[in-house]
Amino acid sequence: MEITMEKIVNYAKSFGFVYQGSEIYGGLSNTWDYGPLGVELKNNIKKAWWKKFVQQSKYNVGLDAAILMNPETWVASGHVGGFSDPLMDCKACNTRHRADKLIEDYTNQEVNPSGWSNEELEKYIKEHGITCPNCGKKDFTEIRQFELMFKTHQGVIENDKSVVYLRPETAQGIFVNFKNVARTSRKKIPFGIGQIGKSFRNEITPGNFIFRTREFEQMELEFFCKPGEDLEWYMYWRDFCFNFVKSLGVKEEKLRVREHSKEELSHYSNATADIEYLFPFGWGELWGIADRTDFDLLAHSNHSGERLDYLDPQTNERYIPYCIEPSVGVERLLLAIFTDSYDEETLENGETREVLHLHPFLAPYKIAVLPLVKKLDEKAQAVYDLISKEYMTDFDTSGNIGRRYRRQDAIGTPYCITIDFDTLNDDTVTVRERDTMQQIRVKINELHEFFRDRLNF
RNA sequence: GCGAGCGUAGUUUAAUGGCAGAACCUCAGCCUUCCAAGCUGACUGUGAGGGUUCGAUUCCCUUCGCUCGCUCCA
Repeated sequence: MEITMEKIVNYAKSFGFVYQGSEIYGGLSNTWDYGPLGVELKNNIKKAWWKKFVQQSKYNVGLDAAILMNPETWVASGHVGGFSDPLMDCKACNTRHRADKLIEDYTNQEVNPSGWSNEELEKYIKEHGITCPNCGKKDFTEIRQFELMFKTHQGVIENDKSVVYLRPETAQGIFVNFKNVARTSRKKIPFGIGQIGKSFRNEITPGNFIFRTREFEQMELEFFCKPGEDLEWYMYWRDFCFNFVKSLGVKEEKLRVREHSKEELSHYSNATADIEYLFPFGWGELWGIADRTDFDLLAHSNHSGERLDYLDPQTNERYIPYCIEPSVGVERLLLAIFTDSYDEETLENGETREVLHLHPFLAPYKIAVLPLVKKLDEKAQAVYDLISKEYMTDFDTSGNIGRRYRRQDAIGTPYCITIDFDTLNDDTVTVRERDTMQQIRVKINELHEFFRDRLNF
């Protein structure tokens, strides 16, 4: 059986996990809405992350910073000014090139055009007759600047002073709060600040369903440690993240860790690794773990004039902490988990069933309550009322029981409770397990105890 | 953004310059005492807008969306 992206997209849509955004208006490019099951799955993924990275971590605390930030933030981080590439298209062969790269390559790096205006770049290319490296012609469009941040205006008056940006990463909200959190949480180095939130990037080429979207949700930890101890912590969190993904049930053979080579490293990073998943379209980055050194705190310290260093209470040393950043996109993780969980099983009787082998903690519905026949609705309703206080529970009476089991298999529900005529006499129910298809008889008043450990994470 | 291809029900698909048909899914009813049974019925479609035409889902234009390639992903 081959799992294609097309199949995953259809599956996600037909069961109410992910719909195309604004569909009745013909859609809006690259936007996706999460349906009744999708929102549960997504929330559960975030819950799992928060549990392991914040709740159960002695090092880390949480934060929820604003999406809109003082524009100076983006000057300090380099997002304004530094990362908008001057691009021009070759009209002859329809390829796109960076104007500054063309000049660098043409002159064998002898001319450094960084900091040039577009006019200067264009003039140089024209005067020196630089040709398209792909087809050799000299038929370029004008330079167009691609703004990678979404821009809007704060307040009702639109002018240059009212411009604000939607954050392109959640990390900066953490860095600007470093002092606040360090003081109020009374944390000592090493400690981390975790955050889950939306970010926005005007990617030129989004795509592959929810893998790369312009609006996305990040789960980021910024972990601050002493310079010199950074590589140790980098490896610690890299392995921690990898084990976390595995613990969510993602198959190990579909996962790999790829360390970046020296040439590939960003200018501020000592070490970077990607945890990648083998999607139907190939290997894709799931999780980036980077040793960002003191780059961010130093940049904000310089730009804001605030001291963002740390006074070690034991040694009285003063230093700007180094930062390890594990950053993962919720939607990507969801896509990997969703794809990885999907299976078409052939049963002993030769029939096939579609089943999502989701980790019970991630499943949208934990339990489905199913009366064997409709006459048992009333008793089933009472069981539903009891269970749904604790867990997301589905209630289904339509069609025969086998059909309803299959429907729950297809959406990843780990347990079904069936109410039969014996239930009326002895208050026991059948609990049917998705993965094993085993049936266990359980007393109604022992159900909560029965599920407690099985549905935890 | 550029180039190429593609848009028929929720899904998979059939057909046509002249009534858009089916299967699965969904829903309702009957039946049904533990793994997609059966019967009856219902809902739902030519992405949107414009043009040509007596008549357009079909031909043309625009637009929106999807796929692939190029450039980008701090």
